[in-house]
Amino acid sequence: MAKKPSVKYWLVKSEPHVFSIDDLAQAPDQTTHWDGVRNYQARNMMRDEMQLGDVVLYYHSNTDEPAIVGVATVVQTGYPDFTAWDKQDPHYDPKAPIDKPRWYMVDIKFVKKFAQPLTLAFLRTVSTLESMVLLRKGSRLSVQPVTAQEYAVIVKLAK
DNA sequence: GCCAACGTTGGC
DNA sequence: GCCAACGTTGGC
Repeated sequence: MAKKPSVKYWLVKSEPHVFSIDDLAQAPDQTTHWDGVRNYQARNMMRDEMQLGDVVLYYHSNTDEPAIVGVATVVQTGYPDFTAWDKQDPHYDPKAPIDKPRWYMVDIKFVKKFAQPLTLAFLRTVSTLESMVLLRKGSRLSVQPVTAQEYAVIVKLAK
């Protein structure tokens, strides 16, 4: 019998005025490439660890009410982020070699939007989530791992 | 708008 | 390899 690959859980941040969960829901095929990540830790996770079917929590940052607002899923594993080579792109990286991709991205697809967003302020009150990467002081990673336990708690709170 | 925390750059 | 300076993130 084939071993069932275990699903991993992640959280991605997006500024809603740039690309919100509603934008994702309205995108063609409700899918987008998660371009523009220019941080090595985040890149490594997208390039090396995110697998098809992995579950992604969608977080709105830099807004009046920072919150986890819904769920997406990985529909394409890591591949070169071509926007790094595009001079017109805000995330253009002049040091990214043409023949050797420096930055990677995955494709994610909309799954659902929470009826009630789980605000950062609220999440901080949940004792079972206190070690979540998102809630750690100074945590700025735009792609973060989430444990299965944390995910279970969040889904329960969001319904 | 402020500012703490963090990552990156580059001189030495 | 150290570390100061700088730029960015992102909550408040």
